[in-house]
Amino acid sequence: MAKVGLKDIAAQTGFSIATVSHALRNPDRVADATRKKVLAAAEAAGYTPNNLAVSLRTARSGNIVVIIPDIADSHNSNIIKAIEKVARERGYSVLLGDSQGSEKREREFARMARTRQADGVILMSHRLPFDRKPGEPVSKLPPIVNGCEYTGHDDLPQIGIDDYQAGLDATRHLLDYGHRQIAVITGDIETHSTRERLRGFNDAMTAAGVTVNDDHVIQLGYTLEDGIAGAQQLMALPSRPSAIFCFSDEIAFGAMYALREMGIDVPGDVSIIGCDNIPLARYFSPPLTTIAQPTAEIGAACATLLLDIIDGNPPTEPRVVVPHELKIRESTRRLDASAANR
Amino acid sequence: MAKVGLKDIAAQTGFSIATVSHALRNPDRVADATRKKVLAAAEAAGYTPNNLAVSLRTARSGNIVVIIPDIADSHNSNIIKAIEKVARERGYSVLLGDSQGSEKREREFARMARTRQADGVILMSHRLPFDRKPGEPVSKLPPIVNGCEYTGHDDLPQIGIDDYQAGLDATRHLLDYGHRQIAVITGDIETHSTRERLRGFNDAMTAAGVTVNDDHVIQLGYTLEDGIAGAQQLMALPSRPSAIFCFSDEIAFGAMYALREMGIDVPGDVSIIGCDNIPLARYFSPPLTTIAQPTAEIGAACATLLLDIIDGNPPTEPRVVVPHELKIRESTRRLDASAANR
DNA sequence: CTCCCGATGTGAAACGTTTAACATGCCGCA
DNA sequence: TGCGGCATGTTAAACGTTTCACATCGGGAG
Repeated sequence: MAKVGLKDIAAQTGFSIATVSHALRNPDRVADATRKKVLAAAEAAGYTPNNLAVSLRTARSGNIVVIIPDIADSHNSNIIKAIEKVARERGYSVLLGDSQGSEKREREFARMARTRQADGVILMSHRLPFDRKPGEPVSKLPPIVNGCEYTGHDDLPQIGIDDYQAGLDATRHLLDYGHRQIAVITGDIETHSTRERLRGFNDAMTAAGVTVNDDHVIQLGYTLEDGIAGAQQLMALPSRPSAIFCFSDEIAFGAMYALREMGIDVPGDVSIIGCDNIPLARYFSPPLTTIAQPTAEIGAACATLLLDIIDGNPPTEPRVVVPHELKIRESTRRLDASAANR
Repeated sequence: MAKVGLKDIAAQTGFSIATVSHALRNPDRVADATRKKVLAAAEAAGYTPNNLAVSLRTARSGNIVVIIPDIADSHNSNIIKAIEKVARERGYSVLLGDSQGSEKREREFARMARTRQADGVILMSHRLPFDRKPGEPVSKLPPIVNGCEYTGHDDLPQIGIDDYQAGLDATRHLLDYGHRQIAVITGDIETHSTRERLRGFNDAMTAAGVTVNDDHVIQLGYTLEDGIAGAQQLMALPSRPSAIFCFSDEIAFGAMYALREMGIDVPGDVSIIGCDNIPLARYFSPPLTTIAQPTAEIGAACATLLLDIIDGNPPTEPRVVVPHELKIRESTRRLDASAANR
């Protein structure tokens, strides 16, 4: 299979390159008979356009790159899946960038937009992956949307849940269930989402008239291992919490594992609530109470927004808030008198 | 930030385009002073090469596409992560193709190799995503390697564990533990890996002198939901198995969930063994006994092999077998007399 | 019979690089 | 003095398309 180009099929049919190109791309521009002949020849020769050349000429690559901290996290991969679906429907492919949280790698991936290998960027991180001169308008940047996080640039389109409200809701659920000694294991405190959830937590607590114990807020990362470490730390405390609000389901899984290892029952002794509602959450043992994030909606919105920007239709409203939902399952339990006195 | 090209920085420095190109790419080709000037100008102007043009000229896109049935499966996403790492080290980016098991989409992704948007394909599926004329040598196909699966084309490079041996090992473990009523919930029976594992299962059973109950082999898919359905089916049987060999950890999680819902204890009443050893396996409740697949090694081998092929160094030995390992945890238990009589 | 217009086809520039081939000037060596 | 050769720089072709501007032709309107 030697590479066959427009030139070859032009030679075969006797038409010019221009005509062949028109026949293929712009059917009305050419007589019916011509088009048929060209199509037939192209088919027979197994012609496939060289998309690089097309992209070079048209200044459109047909790729978007999504920069995500960890693709192995199923919350993230579900978002990617949704992005991929929308992108594909609109004729784009997605270039995957797993940055492992490294800013350097985020920037490497973002360069693809500069080098025209990609037409835009979906960023699932809290920092802009390129330098922006103060006052530089967003229109000068490569097309970009910011998913689930916040970079501090208000004019960038963003998609995500209302993290403050999510923090509020999760905490209220625990308060409703009678808990007062409530701990949190946060995600990366650098991120806006974490800070907002934490703010929600604090506000809910003070609104309920309970002061939060400083030892009860553990700032680690979003991983399962962080959940283990956090739970261990918490349970070593003189004043053990009766409930833990974990800022991701992974953290919650880790915490539940650690508690189980310590012989502490969930939810008998300690209630656990997570965040994300990854697919496994409802099948865990015990099924995890959590704040559900609509990953499909988030991914679809990210992709739609970005492609609209690329197409020259910037959104009127940069911030899209998608709804979250408290899923009450079995990892949280109403605190009864006996447990309260532990 | 208007796009600045070689031309612009040539104009600025007074050198020709060719010299600028050389200064950037081929430092020895040019006087020291010249290079410094060019570099400085490029830096100042914020020059970034247009990789499309580079690719077009050099006939090398710097992308590889990986076609995978489901990126949200953490076994898969860990492999992707490893691929991505190696690819990046060697100057390639990975284009992600989540095919959702659809052959049509597999083919769409594979076309990228034909249209020169990608230099090669890593295929995690059991069918070739393009037509191959009988007798057509593998060298005529786009560079491709086949991970974890088998397409029926012996000359394609393949990477994976020895699935037959894995089936054997898992089954023997159960037999060792005294189980005789052993069931399996397979993955997609269309796939070579599933068939090989099943063959291993059957051989281990007959070698131990136990005949397998036909009702005990349930053929479904690789997902958690399939595990639920399979377990329900199995437990409705008059002759309940005392152990289930699940062909993926997801299946195992589903099965454990279903059993728990039915009030059946794992491993007290039924032992469960999975396959893959996804990160969560050891943290599940109970921690899952499983066959570990070295995802990092698989991914790295896939990427290395493919890039070698692209670089013109086809492997001498097309099949790479990576080692699997039985991880004994708490979801399997030795069958004692009382349980045997259930 | 002219003129104009629409339908159809073509030539050539352009996209931004890389690179083969050639030009220039200088140095050292015989 | 003359010449080969090295160091440095340049010209221009090529990669495979798209697309603007123009050429040609035939036919209908006047």
